[in-house]
Amino acid sequence: MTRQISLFEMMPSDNPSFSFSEKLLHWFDQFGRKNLPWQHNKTAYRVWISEIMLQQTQVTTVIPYYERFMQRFPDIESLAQASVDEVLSYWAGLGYYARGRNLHKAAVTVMENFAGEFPDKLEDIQSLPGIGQSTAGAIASIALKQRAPILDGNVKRVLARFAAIEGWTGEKSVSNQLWKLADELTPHQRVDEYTQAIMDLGASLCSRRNPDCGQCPMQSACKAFAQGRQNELPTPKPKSKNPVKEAWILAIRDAHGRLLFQKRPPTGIWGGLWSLPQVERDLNIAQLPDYIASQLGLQGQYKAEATPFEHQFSHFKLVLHPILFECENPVSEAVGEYSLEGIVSHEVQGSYKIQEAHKIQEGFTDSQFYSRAQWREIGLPAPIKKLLGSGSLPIKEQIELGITEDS
DNA sequence: AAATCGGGGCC
DNA sequence: GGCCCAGATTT
Repeated sequence: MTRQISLFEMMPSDNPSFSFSEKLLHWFDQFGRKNLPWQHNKTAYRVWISEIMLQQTQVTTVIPYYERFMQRFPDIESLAQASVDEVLSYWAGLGYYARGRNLHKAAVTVMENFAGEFPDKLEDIQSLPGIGQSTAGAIASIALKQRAPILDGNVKRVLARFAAIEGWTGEKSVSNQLWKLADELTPHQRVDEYTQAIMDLGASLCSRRNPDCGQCPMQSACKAFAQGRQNELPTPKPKSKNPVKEAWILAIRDAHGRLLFQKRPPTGIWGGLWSLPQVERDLNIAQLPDYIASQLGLQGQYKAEATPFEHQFSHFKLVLHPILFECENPVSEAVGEYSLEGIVSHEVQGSYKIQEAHKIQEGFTDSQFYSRAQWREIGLPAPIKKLLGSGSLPIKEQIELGITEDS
């Protein structure tokens, strides 16, 4: 036995005659946070500082910083008169120090251009360093109770879902739609609480992943929810089709003209194959000899650099910059039939072994000098084979790479 | 390892 | 005005 529930009896969240802001504010009345330090005595100055701090840090982290900052700099004038260094010392630990610097700069600007009064026109607020459209909207609405929209990351997510707006929010057209919607939904009444509420909703229930739609006051009006697409919206940033990774690829030649090969870790790129030593490109070329010494235990001398070549993987492009090094023969000694852990051993003329005092890099499973005849027999990745095997590689500086004959 | 974020800066 | 970055956290 069911009976029709009248609109009058329905919760605002389910009642289609309630607007977006009414539903949101009703939720905020029950669940919103109203006792954070910057929610008392809401002046433009206090809200401004809190908004800048909150741009980069979570509420719980911000609170103690905010309180210390406010004790030392209770108003714009004290902030403007302090040195940048002192302001930064109160910012230390929050990160993004450019924003701390902007804070000070803006305070000075307010003293000079606005007679020490924080501006109350949206465009003036937005003209201050470190304050863009969204932060200006937050200050104007929360502190000055002016009807002004905001569009921070949380609000973008709420609105993209609510209206099922397609496309990455970083695209201008999408951002324009969101700003327009943000503006349309912003109420004339209780705009301060509304701004707080929509940010809170995005920060809590309407989270990036697995939003808690069951508790959400907008559920009945949310387009993404109706379509079951709350996990797909907002559309993620299109991942750059071909991330490029660059690395040095080292041809380390010993006195016999052999090259150093390493057996790569079993997983990952070229898993388990022999290849030339590869070094991340964030080391500069001058650091390579030290790197070779510490990682491989070899004294290498730079000889030449070859033209970089590319290899396309399914998910990224690898650009390898070949460098030719020459090294002394590693110190060798006869050790009978035993080898020691971490030290490469290999047979020489069948009867005894020598240790070569070069090391195996972390993660790699073996490391050997091979002559051309030898490396032709082992499993090399095709691009490496191509690099070594043909004389066709365009070589800078006139020195051929690893194209020495057997020795 | 990659996505994210709001504003700045550069052309 | 459009594009990309700096600088840090989150996932």
